[in-house]
Amino acid sequence: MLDMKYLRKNTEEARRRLQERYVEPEKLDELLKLDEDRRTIISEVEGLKAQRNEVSDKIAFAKRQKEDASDAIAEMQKVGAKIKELDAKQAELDAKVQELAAHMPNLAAADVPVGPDEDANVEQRKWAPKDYGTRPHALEKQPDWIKPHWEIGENLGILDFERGAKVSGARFLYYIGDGARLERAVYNFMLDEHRKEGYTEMITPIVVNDSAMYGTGQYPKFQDDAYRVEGLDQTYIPTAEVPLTNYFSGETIPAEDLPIKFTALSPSFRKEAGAAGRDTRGLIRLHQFNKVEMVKFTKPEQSYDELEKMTANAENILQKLEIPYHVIMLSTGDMGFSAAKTYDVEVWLPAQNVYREISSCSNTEDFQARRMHITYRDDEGKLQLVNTLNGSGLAVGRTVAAILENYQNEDGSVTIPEVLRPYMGGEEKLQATPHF
RNA sequence: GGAGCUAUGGCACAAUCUGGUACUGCAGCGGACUCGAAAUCCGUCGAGCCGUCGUAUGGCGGUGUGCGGGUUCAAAUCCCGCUAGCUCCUCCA
Repeated sequence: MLDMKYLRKNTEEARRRLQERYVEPEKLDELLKLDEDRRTIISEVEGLKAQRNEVSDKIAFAKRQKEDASDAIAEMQKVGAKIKELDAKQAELDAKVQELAAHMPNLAAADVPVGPDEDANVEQRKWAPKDYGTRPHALEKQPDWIKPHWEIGENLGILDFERGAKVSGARFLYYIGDGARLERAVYNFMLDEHRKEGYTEMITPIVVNDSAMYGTGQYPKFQDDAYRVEGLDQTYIPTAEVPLTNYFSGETIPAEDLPIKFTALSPSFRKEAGAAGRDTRGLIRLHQFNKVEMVKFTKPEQSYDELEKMTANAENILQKLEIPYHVIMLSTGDMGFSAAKTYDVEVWLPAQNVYREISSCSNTEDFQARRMHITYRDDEGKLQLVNTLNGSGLAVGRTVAAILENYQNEDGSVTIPEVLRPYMGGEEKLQATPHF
C-alpha cells in the first residue's frame, strides 16, 4: 500500500514513479479525487459529531437535574439522521479509495532500471566454479549426450511425472527413492546454511486467511493464481513469505530486535494462470513445489544493505553447490507488485543452455508493513513502519533440476555435489535404480 | 460438531444487571525532598488511526472498551452476527 500523504503532497513525483511501474496516470488522478471528496465529507460529518457530543452531554446533565430535554433530543434526532447519511457516504468513498489504492504497485527504488519487461533487466554479476571437472561447462559448447533434467530423472527412476498427472493433474509429480532423498538433502542443506547466517528457522501454517494474503500483496490483485479453499476464506500459500511476513502483523517490534531474519521450508501452491503451455515438462513450473524462503524485518535505513546480504545468502547456496549462476536486477516492468527493488538469481541449466530464475530477493520497503501495520519505535519514541524483505533461498525443485543437469555424466548417472553427500549417507553418485 | 464462560490502556482490574465524563492500582513520564539514589510525596498518563490548523515541539476536533452491524439524543453497558481464548461433552494424530 502506498502512502496517501505522499501521493497528495508529491503528486507530480508520484505520477512519474507510477508511470515507471506502468500504472496509467488517470488511476492516480481518480484516487486523489476520491480522496479529496472523502476528506470533504469527513470535515462535514465531524463537525456534526462534535455538536452531537456536546448536546448529548447537556442532555445527560439536564436529566440528572430532572429537567426536560425533549427539545434538544428532537433537534439531535435530525442531526443524527444527517450523520448517518454522511457516514454511509464516507464509507462508500473509503471503500473506493481502498479498492483503488490496493491495486497500485509499489514504487521502484531510484536505481531500478526503467523498462516494460525482462529485456530491461540488468545483469549484475556472474559466478561459475573454478573447476568444472568433467561436468558440462557453462561457457563452452555442450556435449551432444547432454539431457534435460526430466529425462535424467525419469531414466534414473527418481522422478515420476506421469503418476503425478494421473493422481493430481498436470504440473504435479512424485519424487521416488533417491529423488525424494535428494530433495530432502537439498532443503536440509539450505536451512542449515541459513541458520549459520542467523536466520531463525520456522515451520508455518500452509493455509492462511485472506487478510494475510492481502498483507503481503498477493490479494486483491492476484487471486486468480491462488489455490483458495472453497467455502472458507483461506488459501494454500503461494510462498512461505506470506505466513512469515504476517507473523508480526499488527505488532510493534522492539527496535533492538531488528533486523529479524526468518527462514522456512514450505510447499508453495500456484495455479500458474496465464502460463499455459510454458515449461510444461520437468521441475520448472509446477502447481506445488518446495521452497526455502527468507524473510527480514528491518529499520528503513538498514533495508538495502540487508537486501544485498539476503541476495548473497541465496548465492551462497549455489556457490557451495558449485553451480553457475548470474544475478540480475529486475526492471520496473518486470518486478513483482510489492517490490521496490528485486534481484533475481538465475541458475544455469546446461541442457537448455539458459539461465532460469531460482531465487527472487526483494525489498518492499514499507509497502507491506503499511498494509500489515508492522511498526517499531525510533530513537525519539515515535512509531515507524518497518521495512520487509523476502527472498527464495532457494526454490528446491529448481535446485534439484540444476543439480541433475549440471552434475550429469555421460553414462546417465549423476554425481552428488560434495556438500550434499553428508545428507545422502555419504553416497557419491545417483545410479539408475528401477523402482516400480 | 454441541453447550457454557470470557475479551476494557504496557500489565492487573472496576463500571455491564439499572445506557449518560471508563474507576483504581502497578509500570511509565515530569517535579519536590537528596551530594546522589532508594523510599516518600505532588503532578501527569488511551497507544494508535483519521481530519484540520501550524515552519514546528504542538493545538483543536473526530474515532477508539476483541471485530462488524443495529437500536438510541447518547452504547463498555441493550440487540444481532463474527473472531479468538478457556471449561465440559463429542471426535481425533
